[in-house]
Amino acid sequence: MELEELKEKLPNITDPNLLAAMLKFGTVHVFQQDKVITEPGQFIKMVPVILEGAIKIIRMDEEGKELFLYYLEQGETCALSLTCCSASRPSEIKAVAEEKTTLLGIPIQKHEEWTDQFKQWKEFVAMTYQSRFQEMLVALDAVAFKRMDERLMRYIVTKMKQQKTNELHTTHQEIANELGTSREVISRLLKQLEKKKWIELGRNIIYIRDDFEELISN
Amino acid sequence: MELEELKEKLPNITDPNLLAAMLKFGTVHVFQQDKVITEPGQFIKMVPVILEGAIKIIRMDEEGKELFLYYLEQGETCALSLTCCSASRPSEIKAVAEEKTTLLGIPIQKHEEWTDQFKQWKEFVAMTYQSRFQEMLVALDAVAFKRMDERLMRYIVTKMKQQKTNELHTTHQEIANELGTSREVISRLLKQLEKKKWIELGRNIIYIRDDFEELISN
DNA sequence: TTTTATATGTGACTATTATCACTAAATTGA
DNA sequence: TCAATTTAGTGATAATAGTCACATATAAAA
Repeated sequence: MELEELKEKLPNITDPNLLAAMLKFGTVHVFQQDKVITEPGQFIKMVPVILEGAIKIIRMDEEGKELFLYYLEQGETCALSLTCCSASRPSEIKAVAEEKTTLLGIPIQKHEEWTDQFKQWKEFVAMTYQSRFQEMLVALDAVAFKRMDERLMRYIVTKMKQQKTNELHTTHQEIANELGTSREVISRLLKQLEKKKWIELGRNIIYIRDDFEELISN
Repeated sequence: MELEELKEKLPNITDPNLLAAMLKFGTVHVFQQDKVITEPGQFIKMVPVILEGAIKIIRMDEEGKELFLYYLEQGETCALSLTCCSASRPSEIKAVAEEKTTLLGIPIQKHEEWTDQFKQWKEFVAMTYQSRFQEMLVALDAVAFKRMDERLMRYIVTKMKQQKTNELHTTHQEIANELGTSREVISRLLKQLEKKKWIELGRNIIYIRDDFEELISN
């Protein structure tokens, strides 16, 4: 990978020395869509910086029930990998490539060196902690305070924004998994949204009507 | 406050220069039991390091419904205050003194200086992020995957451990608030636990039988 | 002691979500 | 083209939690 290319992928990092170090010590990994990158129990050896694509971060319970937490997108990294790595503890979450994803794996040791060495890396890490905490709170609010219908609507909008489309190619089962509920519940709630003319349903697809996003963003 | 005293309160921090800096720039604050230290929307100017006592961290929704997240105990600090401060954003949570609590308020600016200057402060902050993330996940697991009866049992054990007692002086209403449910639900579930001979109920008090904790810790 | 306030117990009912059982539609692939 | 598979629709019922209403018990205050 070229310096120029990396610069372009990570507009917030401008320090040429840091970029050079990232190129030197980082390793590029490509994951195809739906590839499981990490699962609970697995040890993490790298801090992943997303160059292209997106990763969804999912929490699981003992029985395998899942809960979508948040997306990692271009230029972001995983706060949990930062903490798990440092403590050399296994992953607490499952990470899946939401689309074809390229990431730069930074050896954990370099991460620790760089926090002393590069102001921008320190800021990058601080910013990561901040935004991940924020998203953890959003996820927590959802399960703690919202009903499934609202959670579903927010899920749809989040996915829409992430994919920059108004057609979601997914199944009811998949949505149910990510919201930690059952397929029937999602089918029924989607049907309600369709009756309200906010979405249209097809097999493996949900069309989102224009007024839906506005409706949610209030 | 004396250097020796601070040293004793913070056994993990041994660097005399750091301790001296903390004494010089930190301000001691004392909060009586149940005193609200921070509420959502309020700006945080200090990173609080707990010297004595404990603080409970609570998430709230728009309607004022609450959810207990975790305790901050001696030698710990609040990850959210670290992130909120840096971003100069208002608090996302409510913090209440669980008992009479003494804390050292570190000016946010010093926190940022110290992460460069003192290895131990950097480690302290890293450790804080790690354990708070962990506790956020525990809180999330509870609301996402557990039923109220189990959440209640875990709540009792957590509180027991925190207060190092087998008698909890609290009301059903208070428990209900912290678990984000209603008093009736808690009263009924406590009654069930009493029927199982795991606890005994009195007015303003819950006696925990010896076998209860063992039962939970599995 | 009597009043008042607070805390608890509990039945009845509602709301929400989960589960089961089955049907039907759409897609795949042999 | 036609079975097999996957996906979606939906009624019935159960499980869990939330709400309302009111009785009762206990402690604090007057």
